[in-house]
Amino acid sequence: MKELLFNIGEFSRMTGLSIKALRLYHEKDIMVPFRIDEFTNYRFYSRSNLELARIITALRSMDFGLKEIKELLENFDDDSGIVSALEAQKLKICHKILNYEKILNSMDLIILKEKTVQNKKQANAFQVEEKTIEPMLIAGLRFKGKYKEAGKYIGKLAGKMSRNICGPPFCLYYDKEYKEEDAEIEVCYPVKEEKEYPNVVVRRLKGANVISLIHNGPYEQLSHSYSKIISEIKSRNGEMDLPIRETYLKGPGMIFKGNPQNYLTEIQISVRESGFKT
Amino acid sequence: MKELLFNIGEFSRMTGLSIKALRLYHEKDIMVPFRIDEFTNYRFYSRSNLELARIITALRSMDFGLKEIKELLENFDDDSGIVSALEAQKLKICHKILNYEKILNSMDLIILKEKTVQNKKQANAFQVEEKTIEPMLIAGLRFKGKYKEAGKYIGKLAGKMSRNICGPPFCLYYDKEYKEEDAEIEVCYPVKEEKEYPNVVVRRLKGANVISLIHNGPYEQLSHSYSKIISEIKSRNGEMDLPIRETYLKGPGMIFKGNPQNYLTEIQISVRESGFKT
DNA sequence: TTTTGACCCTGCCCCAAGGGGAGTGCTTAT
DNA sequence: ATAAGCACTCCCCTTGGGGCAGGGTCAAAA
Repeated sequence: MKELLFNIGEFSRMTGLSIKALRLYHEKDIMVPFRIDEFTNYRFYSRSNLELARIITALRSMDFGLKEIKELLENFDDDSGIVSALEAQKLKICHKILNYEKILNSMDLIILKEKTVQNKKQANAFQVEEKTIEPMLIAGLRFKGKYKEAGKYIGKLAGKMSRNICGPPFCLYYDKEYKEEDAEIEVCYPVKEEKEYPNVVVRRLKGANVISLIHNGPYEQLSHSYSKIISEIKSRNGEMDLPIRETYLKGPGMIFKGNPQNYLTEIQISVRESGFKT
Repeated sequence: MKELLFNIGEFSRMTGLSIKALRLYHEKDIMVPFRIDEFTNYRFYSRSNLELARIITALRSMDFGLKEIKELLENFDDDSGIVSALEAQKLKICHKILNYEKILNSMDLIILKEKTVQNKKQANAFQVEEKTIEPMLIAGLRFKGKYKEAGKYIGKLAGKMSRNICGPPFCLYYDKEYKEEDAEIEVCYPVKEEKEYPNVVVRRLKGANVISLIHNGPYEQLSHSYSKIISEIKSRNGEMDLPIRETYLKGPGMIFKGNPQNYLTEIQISVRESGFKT
């Protein structure tokens, strides 16, 4: 009989388990001290407790609950027996990881969106500007209806694309004139990869030479910016081309609706080179 | 003033939040119902509560705590403000994912080990057997000492290699005779990739033609199996070659020590073709 | 021998985010 | 009249301990 016993403080230091934890394990019958003094109730741990503590630590580090650990300890004394428990645990953890990765993706989406807004805001101080838009891969959802419905469709689209999205959403307007009803609208998201989605067309949108203006304020006041940009194009003798692009740099956020006074919308109108002077 | 109010049951169904959760949010001042009946204490929720509930749900889905959510709600009303909070949260989640991935790795290690043991056990029924070992990439740690010390070094090595390991550990014995002290021993793990580790040699171990026997039982009884295999080699007129390989198919597990009666150790002794008959 | 500081005991309350249930009150439909 | 259905408050439970209070114990120093 080995007489080498340790009191709870020593044992705690040896195993790295807190005194509280040791008492809890005792209370839950997971690790009962080798000897308990009947008068003082002091706990004394032995070498076999040390081995047991190692096992418990190992199982805890794999995120097993105390109840599960207790069962494992009661039923098995060999690694081969716990393989199925390990596989079940693996599954659980995989699910958790997947879930966390989904969270990361949606957070990235929001962060990306806000960062691009920041950049845009600094780069362009709400002036009419001429620029070239590179071609990009987009996912588009086309419908005929009112302008106000676009938001709804953007939400739908965002839900489907989620982790594939790589920029702010925009609309393409295929009508020459303002149409209260039955406007030809395509809501789009730039995407990273060319995947298939039901009811969504993923395609390459060609680049263009555009006149752009960032509108700051609620959507109801977009017409102000439209007149500004169109009169500018007229004054430069430019010829407008369809579709008109409206990029929602900052609208209602994914989380907060935000203040419409801070919404930013970039209007981009293609112009043909002919007769255009800077 | 919109008079459209919902009682807690309706609101719960509309938002997907449980009644318990709604009461909790009220208690914690995170979402206070639009109106509370002074006599019945019934809670009545409005449309703005609906919007708030959407925000809370979004934040909860990103694993924010209620306390954090409360602060965010008090301080911000726009996505741009919470970007830094999101980034902090991202960090936390990344840590969790990394941790879980570490857990998965160590679990895989154990599972892999037990599975290979199962296979070995079925394939070979503790008979002397001739076979060819393929060359493999190994990480080796060489030392001079007693046989019993090998376990310690294997533990060390396993700690360093961890996720790179792809099979059970083994020892290479470079001595012609049994040596109580100062034996030339190399403890090894087969590895997946050729990486650099301090004090460890990663190299390709060449294949060999060996006579093998799986020993079942504690290490102290290995000598029985050694005499069995060696007499077999003698009877076949084989000529032994160094180093001798001892693979610890099943020893003390990563978690449980297990029963030494169930330990499995494969002894492999290279033989030269000369004068060898089956 | 006594004291002192370190150590140990039990018991109680706390954390997060609710779940479950008991006991009670309020309408309303049958 | 009564039963169903919904609402309310209050209390206990979960995990894996942390922190503290009040009191008992141990071993070495004065």
